[in-house]
Amino acid sequence: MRGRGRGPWWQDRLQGTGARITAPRELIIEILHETDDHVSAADVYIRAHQINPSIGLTTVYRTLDMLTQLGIVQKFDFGDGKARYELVNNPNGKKHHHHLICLRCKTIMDYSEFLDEELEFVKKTAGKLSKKYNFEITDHAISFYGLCERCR
Amino acid sequence: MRGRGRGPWWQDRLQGTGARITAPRELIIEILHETDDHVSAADVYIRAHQINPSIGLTTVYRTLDMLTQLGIVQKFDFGDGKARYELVNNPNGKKHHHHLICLRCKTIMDYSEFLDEELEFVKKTAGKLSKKYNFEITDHAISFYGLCERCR
DNA sequence: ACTTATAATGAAAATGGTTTTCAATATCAA
DNA sequence: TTGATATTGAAAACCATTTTCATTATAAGT
Ligand SMILES: [Mn+2]
Ligand SMILES: [Mn+2]
Ligand SMILES: [Zn+2]
Ligand SMILES: [Zn+2]
Repeated sequence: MRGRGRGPWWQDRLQGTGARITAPRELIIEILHETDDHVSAADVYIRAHQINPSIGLTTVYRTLDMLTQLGIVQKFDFGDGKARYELVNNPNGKKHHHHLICLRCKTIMDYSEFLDEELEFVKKTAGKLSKKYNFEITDHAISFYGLCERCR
Repeated sequence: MRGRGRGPWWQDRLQGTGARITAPRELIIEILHETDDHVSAADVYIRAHQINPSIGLTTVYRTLDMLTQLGIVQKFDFGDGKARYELVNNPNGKKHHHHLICLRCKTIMDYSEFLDEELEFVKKTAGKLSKKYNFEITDHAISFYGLCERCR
């Protein structure tokens, strides 16, 4: 059923690129799995460090980068000075969604309602844009900014 | 016709908040006017410095921040490690638009076609979201990612 | 015009997230 | 089991941005 893998879904993805399965990588992915908010590298480091104190912040950065490269993780900048990461589109992971960002307290909320309307709009617009600008569109992001319930 | 202003449009906006009209601020706004791409603080500083070498980078940052606060400038992060700025919605300035971002060469293109479809979609979605999450939506951003003509 | 309170400025130093370096270690194909 | 080499963690470097603080410029009031 699985290609060459003898482990979870993500191990195949790593090995496919020649990357090795290591304890730090396993732990970091596990941590990403367990959280469902938008964590910074430091967030991940703190949690990883509690479980395995030998892990270094550098490795967290490197692993998050690699996972971003592979498309397993998505990297965001919400304007608070540090990058934030989140697992995407995997078994257990979140599905395609967008963000509601509070300009005052910087809270980030996911929403995935109304994807049917979105799909229609995005497909139409992406099609026109890629034709007009000869641009190959592979992804998109939609964000709404404003004031959350507590800040308004 | 103009409120209290005896200068260009933006001077009224500044004075309205109690801010003073200064040479550095005039120059920085002029530079933003003259460019039509997405400049970093350092970009602005270099150009400003050529005209008036006494200007400091700190002032460029402070002025861009202030203009962002006032909504005269929009601040972006396209993932290359430095913030980028662009004049918005002013006489001479660009109108509302969105971005096409090349994941390989990091080129950023503006597009403002198809705003009618967008308006319809955004209005509908924003309405539903603000009701459902009790979130006051004041702005939005739509970005498409992929490969530009030269990189595909 | 002159005065004056204070907003704004620039240089330098500090900050803080991220990246680089490098010697030690762990992984995995053979 | 071995060995080539990918990966690791600590420390240092990097670099965009912010803070500090003494000096200067603005504009309101006279
Ligand atoms: Mn999210
Ligand atoms: Mn733009
Ligand atoms: Zn809020
Ligand atoms: Zn490109």
